[in-house]
Amino acid sequence: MEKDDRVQIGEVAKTTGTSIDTIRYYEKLDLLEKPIRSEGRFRLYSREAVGKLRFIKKAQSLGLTLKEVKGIMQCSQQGLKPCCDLVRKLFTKKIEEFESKIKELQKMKKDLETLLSEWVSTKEAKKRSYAVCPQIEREPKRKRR
Amino acid sequence: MEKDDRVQIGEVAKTTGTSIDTIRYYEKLDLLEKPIRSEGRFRLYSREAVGKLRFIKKAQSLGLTLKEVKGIMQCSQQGLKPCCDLVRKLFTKKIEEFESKIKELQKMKKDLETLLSEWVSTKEAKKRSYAVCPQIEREPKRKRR
DNA sequence: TTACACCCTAGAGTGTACTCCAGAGTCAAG
DNA sequence: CTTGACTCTGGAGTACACTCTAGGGTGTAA
Repeated sequence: MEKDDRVQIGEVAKTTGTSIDTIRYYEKLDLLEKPIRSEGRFRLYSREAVGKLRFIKKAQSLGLTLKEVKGIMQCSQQGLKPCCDLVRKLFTKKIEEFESKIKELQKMKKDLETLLSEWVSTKEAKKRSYAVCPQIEREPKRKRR
Repeated sequence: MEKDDRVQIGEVAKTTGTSIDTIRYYEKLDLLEKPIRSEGRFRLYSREAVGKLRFIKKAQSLGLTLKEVKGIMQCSQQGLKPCCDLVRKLFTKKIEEFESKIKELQKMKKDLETLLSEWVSTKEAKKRSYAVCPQIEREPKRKRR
């Protein structure tokens, strides 16, 4: 929190593996608060800001959107409890999504492997190339005009 | 494969839950081959085309990009074996990605829950709001000018 | 024949998340 | 005092995957 702890944007970029442009972009989106400036209008970041940036990157790598991250950060100002509830809700949702995706992927992989071994032995290909895809029926999304 | 099997784009849209615009968009990207047309230049789709569209949607829902899907489809023309190899490679990659994401998510969820219970009992909040985020160090991505 | 649902094209617009650029200022070393 | 690395702003460009619009044609039932 001291003045001397503060670092320029290039330094932040280097230590976090984020580009300078991205950092400024996050500032524009109000994901990172405007840092104090040097005499010459250079941005000077606190250690905390660097932590926040790391948090954003982490959350993002786990599949959260910047919008969701912003929600979490705003919520964290309302206190920890609501924030944790939100994060847990989001994460639980993501985990469920991922788990069902994994299940589907694994099923398709198995199907594919079965298919492949069948074909290798029978050599009657082509016709069933898209049989991999289970036929799902869904409701239409959209009415036109 | 008969003429009478063929359906208009609206029908395809309805039965697959895809918008008409999206179907035309896929055609533009060469994901769906150009269907034959009626006298009045209306697109007429075969059952096979509908199957391909379903395949695209399925693959997409599993996290493949349209580019990857296109790759698979092109590859399928080279024969089944290379196609299956490609699909398996892609899927294996995705599965790995998802699995590591799930692990991270679950870890973060657990951390959060621990954190939350600590806080609920101690009430000393704020200061550690971003402690959830493990500190990772990475190489910089970019050199400027 | 006219109403209405359906279809056509080309091209513009949207949202997300950056990424790049021009032109100019800052600052420490030589 | 100049050089070179670093930073600034505003705005344009990119990639992905759609989504919408305008202006017009098609096809069938009343």
